[in-house]
Amino acid sequence: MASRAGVSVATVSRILSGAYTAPPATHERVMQAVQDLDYVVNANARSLNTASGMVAMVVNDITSPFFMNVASGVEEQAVADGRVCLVCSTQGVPERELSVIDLMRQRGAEAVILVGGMAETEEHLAQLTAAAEGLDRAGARLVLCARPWKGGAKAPVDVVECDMESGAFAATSHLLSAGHTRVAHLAGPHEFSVAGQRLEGYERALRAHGVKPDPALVAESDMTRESGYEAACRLLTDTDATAIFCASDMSAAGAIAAARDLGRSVPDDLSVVGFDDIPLAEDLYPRLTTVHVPQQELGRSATRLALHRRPMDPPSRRVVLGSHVVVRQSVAPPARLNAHGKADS
Amino acid sequence: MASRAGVSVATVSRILSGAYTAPPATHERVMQAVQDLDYVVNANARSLNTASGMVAMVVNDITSPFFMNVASGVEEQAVADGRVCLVCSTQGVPERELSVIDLMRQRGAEAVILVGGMAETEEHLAQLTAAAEGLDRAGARLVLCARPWKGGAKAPVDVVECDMESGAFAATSHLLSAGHTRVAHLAGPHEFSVAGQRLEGYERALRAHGVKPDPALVAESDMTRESGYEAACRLLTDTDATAIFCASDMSAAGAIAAARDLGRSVPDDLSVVGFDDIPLAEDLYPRLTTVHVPQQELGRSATRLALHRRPMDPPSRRVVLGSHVVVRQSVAPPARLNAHGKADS
DNA sequence: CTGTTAGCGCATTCAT
DNA sequence: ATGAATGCGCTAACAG
Repeated sequence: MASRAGVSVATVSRILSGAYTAPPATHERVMQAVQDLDYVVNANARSLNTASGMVAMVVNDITSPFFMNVASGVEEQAVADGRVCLVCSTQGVPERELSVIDLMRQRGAEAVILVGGMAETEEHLAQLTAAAEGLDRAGARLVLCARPWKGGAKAPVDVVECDMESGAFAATSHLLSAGHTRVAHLAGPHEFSVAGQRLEGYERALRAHGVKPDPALVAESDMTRESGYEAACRLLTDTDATAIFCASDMSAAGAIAAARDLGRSVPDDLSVVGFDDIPLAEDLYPRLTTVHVPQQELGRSATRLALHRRPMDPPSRRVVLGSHVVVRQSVAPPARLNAHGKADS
Repeated sequence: MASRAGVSVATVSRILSGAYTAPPATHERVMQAVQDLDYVVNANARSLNTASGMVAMVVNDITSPFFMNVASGVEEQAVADGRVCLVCSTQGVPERELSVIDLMRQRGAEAVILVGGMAETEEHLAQLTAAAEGLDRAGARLVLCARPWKGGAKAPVDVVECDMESGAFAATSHLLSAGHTRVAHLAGPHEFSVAGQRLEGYERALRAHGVKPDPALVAESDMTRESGYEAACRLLTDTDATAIFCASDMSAAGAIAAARDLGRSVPDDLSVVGFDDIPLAEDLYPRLTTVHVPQQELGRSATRLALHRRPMDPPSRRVVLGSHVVVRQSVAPPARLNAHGKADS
C-alpha cells in the first residue's frame, strides 16, 4: 500500500488519520491507491497507539423497550460526540455483565454505560467496583444509567438516574386520591435496587394517606409482561385489591391482560398504573396511566457524563432526573364508590 | 507484568491464551501477578495476530421491537458459538450503514449481519456489493437478515429472509375471505424492497379474489406508529376502505389509534391486519390479527449462516423461512354484510 | 511537507 | 516447559 502510492507508510497514516494539511498532489495519489487496493485501515492496530473512539453500552435484555429507548439516547449523544456506540446484552446473567465490561476494557472502550437494573449481591458489587477502578486506571469511565450505585462513594463511577422513589410516590398517591384504599403493588425483583426504590415510594404514599401497608398486596415479578400477568392473576384472585401500581409498563400490560382474562374491566373494576411510559403505554386498552421516565435524556446524560469530562471534575458525579405521572385512562374511582355516585377526591 | 511473575512475556501470552498444558507451578505465579496488577490483555493487540471473535449486527432503529427481537436471536446464536455480539444503529441513514460495515471490517469482525430493510438505491447497492467483497477478502461474511438481496447473484453475501410476499397474500386473503372488497394497504416506503414484496402479495391476493387493485387504497408510510397513524387517517377520511392490511404491527397500532380517534370501531367498522407479530400485537385492543414472522429464528439462522461455514459451501447461500397469519380479534366481516346477518365465508 | 526509526502488546516461530 | 527473537499494522517523535 505504501509503495503502491509511492510514499512512506507514515504519510499514508497521516493522510488517512485526517489531521494533515495534505498537498493535493500526494493526497490524490494516496486516495487513488486506497481505491485500487480497497484498502481499509486496521482499527485494532490503530487503537494500539490512540483512543479507540468506542462507547459501549450494556443492557440486560436487548428486547426491552425501556432499555432500547435509553439506548437510543446514548447512541444519539455518542454519535454527536464523534464516537461509535456498541451495545451488548448480558441476557440477564450477572457474570456476563462483568465479562462484558472486561471485554470492553480489553478493547479500549472510552466509556462503558450500564443501562438498567441487575441483581446486585455484595460480591457482584465488589467486582463492579474493581471493574470501575480498572476502567479508571485505563482512562475510561464506567457510568450507571437508570440504576443507582450502591457501592462506595469514592469509586470512580458516574451515575444518572431518575427519582423513582418519588415517581412511585406520585403514582400511588394518584391511585389513593381516586379513592382506592386497597392498592396493590406489582413489584420488581427484590434483588434489584431500582425495584426497592419503587416499593419505598409506594409504601411512603400509603402511609402519607393513612393507609397501612399490607404485605399481602405486594407481589413480585421480573419486569416482563409474562411474569406480570401471572403475578397479577394471583393478586386478583387472592386479594381484594381495587388498584395495582406496577413497577413497569410491561408488567402493567400483563396485569391488564390478566384482568381481562379474569373478567375484570379496567378501569371500572380495577385501576392500573404503570411505570416508564414506553410507547406501548399509548396502545394499551385502556390507554395506560403511568409514570413518565425521560428515557432518551437518561441515555444522553449518561453519555455526556462519560465523555464531557474535565480534569477538575470529581471522581464520581451524579445527576438525577425527574419523573411525573401521565394521566391517561386506566384509573377510575373504585367500583363501590363509583356506584354510589361519589367522585374522586 | 512479565517480570512481576518472573517469567517471559511469551509464557504469559501462552497461559492467558488458554491452550497450554500449564505446569501448576508457573501457572500459579502468573495468575497471581494478574491479580496483583489487575492485568487485562489488550484485545486489540491480540486481534493483530488472531481472529477477533466479534459478530456485528446493524439495525436502522434500535428502538424497533421487530429488529430487536431478531437481534436477540442473533445474539443468542453468536454467544452459543463463542462469539461476542455487538449491535450498532444506522439511525436510518444509508451512508451510516456503509460506514458501520466499514468500521467493523476495520475492527476485524468475523461477520456483519444487516437486519431489516433500508432504502436501496442502485448506488447504495453497488457500494454494498463492494463492502461484501471487501469483507470476503478479509475472511468475514456479510449476511442480510429479513431483507432480500437485490444485487448480483455471485456477490459473497448470505441472506435469510421470510417469505413476505406469501405472508402478505395470506393476510389480504384473510380479509377478502371475511367479505371485504375495499381492502386498503398501509405500505412501507417504496424504496424498501421488503415493502415491495408485501405490496405484491397484497395485489396478488386481490386479483386472485377477482378484485381490481385500486391505487387510491394504497397509502405509504415508514414503518413507525406515528406515520401509520397519519396514513391511516388519510385512508379513513378519503376512501371507503372497510379493512386495512398494514405492512407492520407498529403501523397497525397507528391505524387502530387513528380509527379510534375518528370514531370508527375496530373490528366492527374497520378490520385491521398487521405484519410481524411483535409482542405488542397481543396488547393492542382489539388483539391484533397479524402475520407471524419468526424473528428470533431469523436472527439465529443468519448467525449460523455466517459462522458455520465450510470450505465447500457456495459463495452465497440463502434460506427462506415461512410465515403464517395469526388470527386474533381485529378482523370481522364488513359492517353492512354483518348487519344483514351474513357470516364470513 | 515527508521519510526514518522506534515501539505499542501480543502470538508465534525457533531454540533450548 | 520456557525464553529470545520476529512481525502484526499503525502512530509518534525526530530528522531533514
